[in-house]
Amino acid sequence: MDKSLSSLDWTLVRAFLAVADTGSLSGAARRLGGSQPTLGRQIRQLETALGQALFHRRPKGLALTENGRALLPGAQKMQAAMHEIELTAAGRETGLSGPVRITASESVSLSILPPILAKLRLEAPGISIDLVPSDSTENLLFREADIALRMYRPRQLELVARHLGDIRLGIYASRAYLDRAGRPETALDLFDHPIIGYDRNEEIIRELQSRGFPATREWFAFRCDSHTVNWELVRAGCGIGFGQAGVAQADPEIEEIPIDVNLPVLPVWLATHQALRHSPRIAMVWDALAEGMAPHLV
Amino acid sequence: MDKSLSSLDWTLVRAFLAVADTGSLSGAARRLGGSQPTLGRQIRQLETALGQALFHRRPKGLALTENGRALLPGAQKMQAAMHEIELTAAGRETGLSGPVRITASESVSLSILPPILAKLRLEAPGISIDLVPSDSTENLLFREADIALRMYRPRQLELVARHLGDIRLGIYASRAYLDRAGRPETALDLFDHPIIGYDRNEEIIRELQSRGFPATREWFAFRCDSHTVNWELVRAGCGIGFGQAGVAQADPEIEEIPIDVNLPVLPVWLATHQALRHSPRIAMVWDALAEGMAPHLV
DNA sequence: ATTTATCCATTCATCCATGAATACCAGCCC
DNA sequence: GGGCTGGTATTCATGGATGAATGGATAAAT
Repeated sequence: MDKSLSSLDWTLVRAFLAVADTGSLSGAARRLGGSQPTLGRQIRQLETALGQALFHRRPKGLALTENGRALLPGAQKMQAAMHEIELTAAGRETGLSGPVRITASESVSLSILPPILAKLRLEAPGISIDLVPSDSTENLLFREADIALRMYRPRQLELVARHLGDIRLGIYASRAYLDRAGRPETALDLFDHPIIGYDRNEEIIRELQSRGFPATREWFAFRCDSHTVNWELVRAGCGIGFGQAGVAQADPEIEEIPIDVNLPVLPVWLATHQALRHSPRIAMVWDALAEGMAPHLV
Repeated sequence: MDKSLSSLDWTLVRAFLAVADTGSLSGAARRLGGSQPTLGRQIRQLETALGQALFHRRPKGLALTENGRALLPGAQKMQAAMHEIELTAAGRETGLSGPVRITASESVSLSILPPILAKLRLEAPGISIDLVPSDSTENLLFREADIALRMYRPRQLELVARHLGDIRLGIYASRAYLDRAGRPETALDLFDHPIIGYDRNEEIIRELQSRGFPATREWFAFRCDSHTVNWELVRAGCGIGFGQAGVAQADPEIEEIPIDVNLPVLPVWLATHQALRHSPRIAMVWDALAEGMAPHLV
């Protein structure tokens, strides 16, 4: 009746988007850090304010109605504008304190970053670090992370990326295993040993095939897509596997198998949103990462 | 510290925009229908969340800082998206009930619309009418009104407008005045009488001048920019003035002065946002206005 | 058939955001 | 200087939004 005067609360639109995205009140509540009853009320409030139903209440959750779908583009524009605001605000932040969110691959997060980040904390105690181990590619755009450390060249627009160098890969096994099963000396010898490889990681399998390995799922004696677990299998003496040179050299249990099979290298890229690049805080972490990674790269 | 997780409340951006626009917390509070302490808190909250000052606290109010100005474009995009949402939602509304906001010139609102709207209410009791007497030109875009009745051709994009016809203008005085001061018979005679005209309404003055009247502020014996008050001066017998034929003919106190001086006509336009045009509610009011205005037009 | 895991609606005590009231400050006009 | 009219900041009682808990319903899994 008279609610059209004070327009509608912008928070309701955010709730609408979250529910439309996740398809459920509970999911939206989790995403927004709220509670399911609150989300339910907000959606109902929005619907009565607009005088139309936006969702079908299904047993599995809430599904958009026609009317609801019509509002989606506008709501998304709103969200995009909100992101823009957050980005420019963060980019103009001065001072060396505040949170910085880093995303990096699981293995790098585990084996390389901790000492680097520890040193950084000593130099800039005001900076707090969120580390998100993940290989998902799209999380820089929506500011799920401020800085990404990736093993491939990021290609999104609006990102600034720098190639730090490459991580050398090698063939490794545990000393105990080699003592027991013997040390292969030629590439052919490798086939007498169990190989620790990957399951569904198409990328790595294809790379190996293109270099002459008969790499199929069946060829591997052990299969695990997680790089870190994979490496633990090597350390436990399950067989012969592939690993990062830096990680391997720091491990006294591990011995390199000196066969030249022309393995690829892993390119290491640093990336951030261009709006953030010159924020002092971000720049400091950026530099620390670039410097700290250097010893691990060729 | 950890507030960057749950992002920031979208309501704060609305508060930010309102304060930036109005230049004061109190002004923003008035616009948003809130209170000044609330606005103050919201701005402070936004500033601490972003870690930067957005406004200079001046004795006269709040002025944007550099950082604040940088956020303005994003905030405006957000507002625009919000308007889009409201428009599409309103455009998809079905059913013949709900509020419709009409804006029309003061004089038309006063003398012509009431009976039309009364009849409309009888036909569609579910529709409630907000009537905003105003000549401000820009209020359709931001949805301050759903339908505008204007005395000129609206030229905004995204608007659909229709020319209903023209209102004839004439020269009038009260019967009492003419009995007392005599009835002018030629255009020259007019100069012996006090003329009721306009003060700062450049448009009307220029129009009169282009038709051969020596219309300057000084030429008028009475000056008042409000059409309605201007007309009341005529009715009170202050002298000779200009008025709308329809209004004058309905008034037994008023007598037309039959001198042909080639007065202009007032074009009458109906306009609404194109997204609303086919909403049943809006369409109904639109038709009622078009039909109701017809007898007053030539 | 039973169990489990979803999800939504409802209730109710809690607590936080809200706004009326107030104090206070800086210009401005007389 | 005194009164007036804008403003902002602060306080404090209150009401409304919030979320934990609960109930109920449906689909998938055992």
